Amino acid sequence: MSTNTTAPLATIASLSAYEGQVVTLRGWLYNLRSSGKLLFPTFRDGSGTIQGIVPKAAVPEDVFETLKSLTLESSLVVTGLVRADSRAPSGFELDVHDVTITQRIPDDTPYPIQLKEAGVDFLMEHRHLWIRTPRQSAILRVRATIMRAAAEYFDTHDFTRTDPPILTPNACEGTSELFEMDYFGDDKAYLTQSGQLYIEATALALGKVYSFGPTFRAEKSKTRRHLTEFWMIEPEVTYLDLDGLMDLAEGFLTHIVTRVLESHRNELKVIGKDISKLEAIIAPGHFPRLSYDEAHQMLLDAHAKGLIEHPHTYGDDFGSPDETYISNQFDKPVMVHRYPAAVKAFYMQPDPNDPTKALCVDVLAPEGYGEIIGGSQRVDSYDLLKSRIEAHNLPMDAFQWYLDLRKYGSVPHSGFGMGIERCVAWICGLEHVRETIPFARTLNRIYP
RNA sequence: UCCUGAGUAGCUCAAUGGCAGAGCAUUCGGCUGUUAACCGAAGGGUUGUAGGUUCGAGUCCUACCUCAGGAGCCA
Repeated sequence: MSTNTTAPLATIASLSAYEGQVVTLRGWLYNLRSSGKLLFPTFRDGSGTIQGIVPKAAVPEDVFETLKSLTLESSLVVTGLVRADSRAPSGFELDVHDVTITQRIPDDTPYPIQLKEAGVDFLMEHRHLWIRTPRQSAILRVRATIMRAAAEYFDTHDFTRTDPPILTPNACEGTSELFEMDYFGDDKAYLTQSGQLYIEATALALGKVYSFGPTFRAEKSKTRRHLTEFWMIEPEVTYLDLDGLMDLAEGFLTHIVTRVLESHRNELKVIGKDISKLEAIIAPGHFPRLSYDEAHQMLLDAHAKGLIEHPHTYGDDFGSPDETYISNQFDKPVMVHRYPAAVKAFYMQPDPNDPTKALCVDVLAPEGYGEIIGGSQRVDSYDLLKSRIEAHNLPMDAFQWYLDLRKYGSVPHSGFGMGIERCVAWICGLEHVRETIPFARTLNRIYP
C-alpha cells in the first residue's frame, strides 16, 4: 500500500465534480459488506458517505486483505476512481485502487455505536461518537447555518454585537433558579440566565445591538424542550415599539429559514424534515399576530368543541398544550402579544391602552414546538421601574445601574431573545433539543 | 418538586413463579452487486443495588439507585 500522491484530494460531498477521475479521500470506514471476492466498504469523511467497490482481482492482494478485515470507524486514506452508478444512493461509487490505514481499531475493542437502533441513554453516554452518524452530523450543520444566519441578519441590519458577561452578580428577572458559584470568598456569582439587562445598556450607547452566547438555567425542568445550558441570541433596539419588534422578529425568522432552505435540503432530507413546512414559512404573507385576549378566546372555543382538555383561565399564562393548540392553527409562526402584566417580567412596559397588559410578544413555532422567541418593550420610566423592582422584592442596590439607564436619557426600547436549540429543533423537526447541540447539558447529564 | 414508565449479553429486546434466549456487534467459515446485505458456526450473563416472601424469583413485596417522558417554569 502506498498513498497515491498524484490523485487530487476531494471530499465526498464534492465528488460529482470528479466523475471519471482518480481522487484521494481521507476519512473513516463507515460500514463494510462483502460478497466473496467483492468488498463494499462505505466511507465517510465528515461531508458525506460513499460506497467503494473492491473486486479481489482488480486490486493488490494486501489492499483487499486489509479492507476485508478492517474494523468499522477505523480511519484511513483511500484512493480510487469516481464512477457514476445508478444503483448508488448518491449516484456515485468509488472503484478503490489503494488504501492506507491511519488507525485500525483493534478487534477486541470494537466501535460501540452500531448502525442499528440504540437507546437514548446509551447514545447520550456516547455523544462524542454519536455525532459521527449522518443524521447527527446533518443536524449540527443546520445548527451552524442557523447560528450564522441569525448573526448575519443583525450584522447586515446595522446592529452592533455587544456580548454581555456570563458571570453576573444577580438574577436578571429575579425568578429563575440560577447556577451559583463562589466569587473570591465574600461574593456570590451566578451564571447568566439572560444578557438582556446588559444589552439594554449597550443599546442606549450604540442604538441597535445584539448579543449571542450561552445562557444557563438551573431549574429542574425535564422535558424535550429544556437544556440547562443553551445559546440565546438577543437583539435590543432603541426607539423601537412592540409593533416594530414583531416586524423585526418576523424578518429575522424568515431570513433564517431562507438560508437553511438555500443550503441544507440534503441535510433536511437525511433528518427527515418535511421541507414543505419550511417553504410555508417563507411563502408570501405575514406571520399571524394574535392578542392574548384573542388567543384566550380561541382556547375557550377549542375547549367547547372538545379539542383541548382544560379550559384556559383568563389571566393565566398559556400552558404547553395551549401553545401547541394555538400554533397548530397556523402554517407560520404565530405572535401572541399583550399578555397580562401579572404573569410577565417586571421590566415590561405596560400597554397605555390597558395598563393590566404588558407590551410583550411570544413567538410560537409551528407544529407544537412552543415558544422560540420571547420579547417586549421595556419600562422606560424611572419611577415605574423602581416600584416594579420593589414590588418583586428584588435587591435594589443590584439594580442601581439598571435604574441609571432610566435616569440618564431614557428612551423607549424593545428587544427579544431566541433560544437557538428550540429554533433548531423546530426547523429540523426533532423530538428533543438534546440533539440540537453538540454536547447537551440536561438535568441528569453532564457527561461527556 | 410532583406524576407515570423502564432497568436482563457490548447494543436492541424476549422469557405463565420452574433449565438464561434471539437479532445485531465481535471472531472463524461461505458467497462477484451488496445497500442497517445474506447463509453457517463460536465465544459472550452477579437479570440496576440491598433486603424479604417461596421448595424454587428475571418474574411477587419493600426500600434505594439510575435513566426516560410529562406537569410546573421557561427560550
